[in-house]
Amino acid sequence: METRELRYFVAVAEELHFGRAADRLGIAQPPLSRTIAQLEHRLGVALLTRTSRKVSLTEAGAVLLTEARTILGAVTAAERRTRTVDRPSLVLAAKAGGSGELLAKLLDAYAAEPGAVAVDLLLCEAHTWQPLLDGRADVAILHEPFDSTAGLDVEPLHAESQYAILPASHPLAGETQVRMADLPDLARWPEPDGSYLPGPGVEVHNLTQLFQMITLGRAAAVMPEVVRVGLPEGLVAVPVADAPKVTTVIAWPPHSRSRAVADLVRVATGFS
Amino acid sequence: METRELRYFVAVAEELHFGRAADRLGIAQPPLSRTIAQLEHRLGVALLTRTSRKVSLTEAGAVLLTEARTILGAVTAAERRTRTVDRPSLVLAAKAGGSGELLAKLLDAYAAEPGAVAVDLLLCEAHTWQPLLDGRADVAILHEPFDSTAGLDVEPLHAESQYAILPASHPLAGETQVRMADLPDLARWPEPDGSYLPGPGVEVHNLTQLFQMITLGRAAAVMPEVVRVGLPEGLVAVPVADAPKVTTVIAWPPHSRSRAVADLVRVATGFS
DNA sequence: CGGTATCGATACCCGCGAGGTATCGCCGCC
DNA sequence: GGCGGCGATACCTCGCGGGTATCGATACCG
Repeated sequence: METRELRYFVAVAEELHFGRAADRLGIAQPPLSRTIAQLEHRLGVALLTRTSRKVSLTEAGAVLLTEARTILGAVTAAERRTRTVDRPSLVLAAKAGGSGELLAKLLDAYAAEPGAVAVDLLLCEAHTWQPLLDGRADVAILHEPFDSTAGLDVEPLHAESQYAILPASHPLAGETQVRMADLPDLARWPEPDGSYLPGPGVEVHNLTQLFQMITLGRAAAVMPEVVRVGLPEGLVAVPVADAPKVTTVIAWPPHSRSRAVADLVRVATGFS
Repeated sequence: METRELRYFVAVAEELHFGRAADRLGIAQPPLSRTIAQLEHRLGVALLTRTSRKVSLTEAGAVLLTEARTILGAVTAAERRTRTVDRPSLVLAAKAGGSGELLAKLLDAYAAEPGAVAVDLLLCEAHTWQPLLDGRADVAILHEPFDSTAGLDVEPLHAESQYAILPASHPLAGETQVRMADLPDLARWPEPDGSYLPGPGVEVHNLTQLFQMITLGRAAAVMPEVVRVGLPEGLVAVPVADAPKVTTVIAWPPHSRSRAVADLVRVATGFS
């Protein structure tokens, strides 16, 4: 199996559409069809069931999809690590705007370590765990249960309660605490592929948008304590009694054997 | 990076000789030289330093070598798992002739589990951890400190003392215990590449050979308790006071997310 | 029920690049 | 200084990856 074949397969498996996948890969559709067919032939199993109207994954296809994603992630990570061996550095992924203080403390403390390497920050709008899987980052600061930590090694750093973000004019804004069931429809965030799951609640894709929607009374949100500091005028945060606690964790790929990652994790867990 | 390039690079990095590597890959030497040069050019770093008399790894090359090995292992594992998704099975690597009883108990106990899958045994003469790295096996029974468990997830199962294997006629054969320093030169086993580290002591490559050498008074060995049961006539086992304990462990690749592996590990640790 | 649009498969062609052979240039060695 | 071993270079060939055109199947529509 060549990585080219895996890239092609992942594209088709994610798009479930040969035309769009070919488009995304920047090639024409026929060679893509042929490559997938060859791959299936060599593996001796069907990866996709196609009618002329619908493409779907077989069980084998689902297995190969997850395997292929980790392989391709390992490949890009290997390229980066090989390229930057002279000037070793660490890429840390974190949510833009979140946990600023924790991050500053962590970076300072790590920089003071003997043998510390340069830390590059990769700030993500969302889905902070993805760079870990596709090899663009070595470590990430994630927030359970929002971020998926499947297949990652994790150390908890900090746990905090969640708050409902409401317009100051909202009937519940004066309460000392509220329950999930009392809240209006929560805003929805995009999935990794950019689409939105169906459901009630407005669709937003960043904090500014979200706050505006809440101010306008069009949405509500439940978020960890940290966002309170940056809350714009006219919004209030009310503790939510029955929301799960949010745990800030430091996560890294399980096969990571880098000294720098180990140091950073040690420092992070040290002052939590 | 294509897996073909990685396979080629690993071959050269292991042989440190373009001719032999090309031979091993079943291609001619010039295309191999060219492919490596292209790879270096695309990565923007030198992977190998070559004089016309000697090839050696650069630092970047050493990094890529370990990365490439895990990637190629993941690829073969992915192929196997995809191919066998209909008839899920687990490949367990173990040392041939070692821990027979433990193995039998483990397999029986696991087979009784609900949702147990077929377990294929991969019996190795030595270097039982290699199939884990190259994707041929999902789990392995290893023996620390003999087997390398770097980069693997591990659960200890059982610890046992070591015994010196001596001919019955040896002066120390009657002692109740001996020390390492008292023993004659120990036999040497081959490295993964088939070569032998330099040093005193005869070279052997299996148990039969070893026992014969000991019987002939040409070698001694220090081995865990289990081998006592299969000891041929004329050899005795004497406890060694200062030999490190041997720990039998169950090991698996850290990125393994298979239900079957988790079940087997749980069963194994359960009755240890 | 025919017309049409959509989408994957097939047929066929082209050009690049992987792989082969021959040879060169360099270097350690007798 | 001649020789042998080894990686690099030059050059050719052919297979395969990628392109265009088209087919065949199917859902949708009037």
